[in-house]
Formats: sequence, structure tokens, C-alpha cells
Amino acid sequence: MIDATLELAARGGFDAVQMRDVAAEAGVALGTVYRYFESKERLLLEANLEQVEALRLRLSERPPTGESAADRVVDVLRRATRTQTRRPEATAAMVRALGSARREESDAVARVSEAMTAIITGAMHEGDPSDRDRSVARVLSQVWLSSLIGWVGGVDGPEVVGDDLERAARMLIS
Amino acid sequence: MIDATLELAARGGFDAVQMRDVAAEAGVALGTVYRYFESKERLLLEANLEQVEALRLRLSERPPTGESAADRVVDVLRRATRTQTRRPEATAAMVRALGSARREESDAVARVSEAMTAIITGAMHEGDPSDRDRSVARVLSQVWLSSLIGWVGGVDGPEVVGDDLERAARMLIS
DNA sequence: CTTGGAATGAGAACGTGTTCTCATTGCGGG
DNA sequence: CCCGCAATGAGAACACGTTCTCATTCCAAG
Repeated sequence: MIDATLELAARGGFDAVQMRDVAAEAGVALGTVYRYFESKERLLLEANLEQVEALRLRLSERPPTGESAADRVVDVLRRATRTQTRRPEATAAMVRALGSARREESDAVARVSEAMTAIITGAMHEGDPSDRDRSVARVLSQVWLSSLIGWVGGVDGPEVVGDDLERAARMLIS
Repeated sequence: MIDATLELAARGGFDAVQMRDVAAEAGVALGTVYRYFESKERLLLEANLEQVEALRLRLSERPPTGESAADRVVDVLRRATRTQTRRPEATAAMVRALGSARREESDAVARVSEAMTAIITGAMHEGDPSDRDRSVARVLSQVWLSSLIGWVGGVDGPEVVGDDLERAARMLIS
């Protein structure tokens, strides 16, 4: 079902992910989709979580390059941004799910946001992050979300996302 | 219509803002609402813009207190957060509109985000803001949006919004 | 093998955002 | 006063997320 979701999302964004189509594409009944995912938002959030975990895996295999912590964080953020802007429709669908989540989906939103934060602290340096590291990473993941919202909402171009993140990272990590 | 929207939003959040009810409460026909606001999101975004402009007005009458730029910015952000967490349902409705806006509403989203940024640069100091000031303000407004999304989505408590903003402001303005 | 309960399929049904239709109203120019 | 036309009212109609119903399938326990 998640594969079907990503496929439909890649094709036409949030609106193209229609629950009846997800069910048909996955070869199950509509009721079955709702047995496992309580809403369209949750379906997209779980799909997003898979993507973020995949990113985390790729990063552990090919660690970020760069001398300083700031450089490594910027590298990670730019790589992530590039991945996402390459599949604009799918990203738009998942970001919109993040931006319009209700309380019922708060656990899924929290998992996504924690995964993003962990990716950033992981890029800073080996070992346990300090409190300040965690604060910085949290801010950066918030900037990340807002930038993506601005991009999928048509407010900014795709390059703005990376630039915003780089500026924020360099201001915060010195 | 915007008053009706705010009234309904204050009563029951995003879901309580039903276009038929907005029309009825405003004493107009449904088609008339759609003549002036192309979607529910736009209606809520225009309502949000009014609120942000009202905040800007209040701030110009009662400027932020504090010795340093950081203190003044924190004062502004905390006042704004307090105002918003006092009307949780209405804020939730408007934030959700911000988080799920489509390209058609990008101009409205941009106006809201510019207004928030201007509020922050205004708190830093008199006169024209520098490029760095603008970058800092942009980051803070992004943190603002993401924090509010986290709050209305039930991920964080209301106090987290103010704390996140204060931490970010103090890290960025030194 | 039988049975009972859970999972699934198939599809109807409902609610709400959005669009469409058409009659009515209000108004500025002849 | 009358015409033309844009705005509005009233409500039907449509699309899609969500819920509900009920028959069928699957499987573990006995």
C-alpha cells in the first residue's frame, strides 16, 4: 500500500493519492487500506517515514563529507534537499500531509521529526550530541519543514530550500 | 465573511469552518463566499493575515521591551505565542491552512510570512535591517511556523512553541 | 473435518469542499 | 422608466475522504 501511495504521489502529488486508487493499485479493498492506515494523512506520513529512514541508511553508508561540523551538516541538508526536489510531486504530497496533520497522527509526525533531527545531529560529529547540538538540530529540522512547505506551496523556488538551510546552519554552527 | 470564519474557527477549529456555515453565519449565499475566496484555505489565510496585521499594529503601539535585540525579539515572539495559544482552535485552523496551502494560495502564504518576518526585524532595532537581520528573521519565522504546526498537531505542548523560539532567537542573535 | 472468529473484498452510503445552474436583485446609462 | 449586466441567492450536483454493511475467505483450535 505504501508503494502504491508513493507511486501515485510521484505521478500527481497529494490530490492524485486517492484512497480508492491506492486500494486498487495495491490490489486490496478500500476497507483494508483503512484497517491499516486510519487516514490519508497517516498513509502519506508512513510513506514519508520510510523515505526518511532510507535517507538515514544512505547517510550511514556514505557519511557526509566536510571538515567542520557546519560543512557536514550543510552537505547532508543539501543532499536531502536534492533528493526531495528531484521528486517534486511525491515530496509535495508528503509535506502537505505533514503540514495538515491532526492530533490523531501526532505520533507519526513526531517520528518523522525525530528522524530528521537525528540525521542532523549525526552529521555534526560522532558520539552523543550535546544539548546545544540537539537544539540546533531541532531548529534546522524546523527550518527544513517550513522551507519545504514554502517550496511545495509555490512561494519559493527549489533552490531557496537549500540556501535557507545552509544560511541557517552556518549561523547556528560556528 | 472573515468575521464569521474566525467565529467558527474559534468554536471548533478547522473542521468547524464549513463553507455552508460561513455563508449562513455571514448572511450570504455559498456561491458568494466562493466569489471572494477561491477556497477554504484562502479564506482562513486571509483571516490569518488580518490577525497578523493586528499584531503588527499592537506592537507598533506598545513596542517590545528589552535592552538587547535578542530580548526584544524574544518579547515579541512570546507575546505573539501567548496570543495564539489563548485561542487554540482558531490558531489551529489558520495554521492548518498555512501548512496545507496549494500553489493557488501561494501569494497569501507569502504575505503572511512576510508580515511575520517584518514583525521580527522590527523588533531588532530601528531603521533598515541588514541582510543578516533579514536572514535571522526569516529563520525565526520558519521556526515559528513549524513550532505552531507541532503544537496544533498535538506533537508538543503550547509552552514548547515559546521555548523553541526563545532558544532559536538567543542562538541566532548574540 | 468442523467451527468460530478475524481479515478481507465489494460496494453502498454519508459528509463536506467545490462547481454549476438558474432565477432574482440592484444599479448605472440610455 | 427601461434595458443590460454584474452580483447575489438558493440549492442541486459532483468528487473524494471516510464510514458502514454484509458476504466471503482464511486460519487456528478442537
